[in-house]
Amino acid sequence: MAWTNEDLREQFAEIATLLRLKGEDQFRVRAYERAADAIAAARVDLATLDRDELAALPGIGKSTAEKILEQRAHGTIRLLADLRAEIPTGLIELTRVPGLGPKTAVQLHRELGVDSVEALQAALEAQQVRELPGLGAKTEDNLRVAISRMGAKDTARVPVADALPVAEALRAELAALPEAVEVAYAGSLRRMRETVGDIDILAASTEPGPVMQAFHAAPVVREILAAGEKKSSVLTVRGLQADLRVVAPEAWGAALVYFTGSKAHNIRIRERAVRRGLTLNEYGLFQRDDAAEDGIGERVASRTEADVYAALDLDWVPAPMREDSGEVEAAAEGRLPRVVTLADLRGDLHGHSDWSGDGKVPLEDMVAAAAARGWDYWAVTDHAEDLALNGLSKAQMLARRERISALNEAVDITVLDGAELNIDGEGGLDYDWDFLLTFDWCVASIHTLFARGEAEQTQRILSAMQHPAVHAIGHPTGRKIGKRPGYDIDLDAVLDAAAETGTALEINGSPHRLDIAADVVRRAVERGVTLTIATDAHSLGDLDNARWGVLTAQRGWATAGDVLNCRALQGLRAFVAAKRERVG
DNA sequence: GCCGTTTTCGGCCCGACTGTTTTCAGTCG
Repeated sequence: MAWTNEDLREQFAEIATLLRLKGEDQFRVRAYERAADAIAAARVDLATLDRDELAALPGIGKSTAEKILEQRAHGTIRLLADLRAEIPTGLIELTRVPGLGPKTAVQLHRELGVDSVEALQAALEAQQVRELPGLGAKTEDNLRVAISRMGAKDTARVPVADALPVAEALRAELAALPEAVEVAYAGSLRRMRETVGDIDILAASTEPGPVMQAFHAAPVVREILAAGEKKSSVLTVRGLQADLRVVAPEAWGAALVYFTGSKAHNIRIRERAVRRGLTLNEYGLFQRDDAAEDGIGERVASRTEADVYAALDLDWVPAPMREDSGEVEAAAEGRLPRVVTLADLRGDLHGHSDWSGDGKVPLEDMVAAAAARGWDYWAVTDHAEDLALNGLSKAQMLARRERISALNEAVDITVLDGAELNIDGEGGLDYDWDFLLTFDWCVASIHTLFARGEAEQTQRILSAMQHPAVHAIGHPTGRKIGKRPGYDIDLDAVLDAAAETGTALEINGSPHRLDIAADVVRRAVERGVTLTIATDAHSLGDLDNARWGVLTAQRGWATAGDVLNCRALQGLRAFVAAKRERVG
């Protein structure tokens, strides 16, 4: 039976949910949740591990290892089957209503026979819910609103590209206040996850009141969901929830750690604190003091993130790496890789001018903007002839080449004469073989025939990589976050071929793409594949995509050494020459 | 159920907000 880590993760998560509904010991429930997280974080196929190897994974012990083997042998886990038979399936559905947790779901089922969202709606109409102990009329109202929102799909995660402008608007609004000492967005947005469930804004101030008020009054805010002295939740224009926390300036670092997460990372470092006789919360790292009423003693660290990590004998962990996928152990042992930063980039290797149909800005202006960023080189990779709408004919490319030569005499940055080639259905490319060799730099991408099967699709890319002028594969999986999945390709085969042929794989920094994704970056790094961080700029503002590309590279643990455009021009030219040697 | 720089037994991350309460449980992140 073919099954994946994801299948396993779902089954353990369901066990945890059902055990919680059953009223099982919370620590046992959490152990199953952590097992599910551990499975999600595993970067090996668990089907290939034996009992001891499974039990050696953090968060997975003897019992969970047995259940994984059980699943492998029989396709099911007995415990899960028993729980499914015992707990009404409707209860899980009920707990998906925001504000309705396991305790209330069980109570509703036991007292009123409610076993579905529909049944709950009927009970709300009949005003039966307010008769139960601990529940009232206000709770009925809240549940009604929550259910109507579920129907409107307001609660779905949104692509990071859609959340970023809202977060930036809120951040700017608050940062302009004289009362705000620091303002930043944290959470999954700061970690550069591909989709976000909400926006977390953090502010440091000695006067939270005006900051809260400004948050509630921000133009992007539609509705206030909860409002306290230190914490508020609002609904913004996109149906996206935003939370603001205001802390004292001296707590900034601890608060930033806390609100950046991930939850699993936070739990990891808090446990580390506990083992050292410390306690960590959003206000700081404190000594434990059993004599004190709240058990909290002297403050050890809190001003900056680095202070907090250092006090736990950890190297500071870049936010995108905080997913409990080995970074805490690495930080403890001083072997956290020094991941690539924006300052390491020496140039950009994928961008368009208005020579191609979809570029919006003249070549000269794009070059000036690239130079203004301090880059040493910028490759203009206008579309080639096969892309009928946007592409340049050979004659047009030659004309552009003259422009580039003249420009290179005049400007303080090296403009690379490049092209974005189109990989056709059979893996063929634009122009003729020899003409391709006259470019400084070529990136080859798939733009059509997304529906082909995995074998064919993979072969298209592998064929393109065989050409000595194909230096990188652009947006290698073709996905658009929240809009379409990537085409079917055998990523292992593509990674192996990239390493073998000396072809780079692009990390496309467009927040709509982030392609290759961070988990693929990490696999690429482990195999020694060379990467590029590319903006795919079609306008001046798109040059900022470098930032999202860098954060995605950080999520994949890539160092400057893994990234081709962190090399000086000479190193880039050597890579191009080596490709020609290797497959030419 | 997991795990160990106090521990192989006895702990297990921590706090804000809401709604229902007269001090707290449930939910969320």
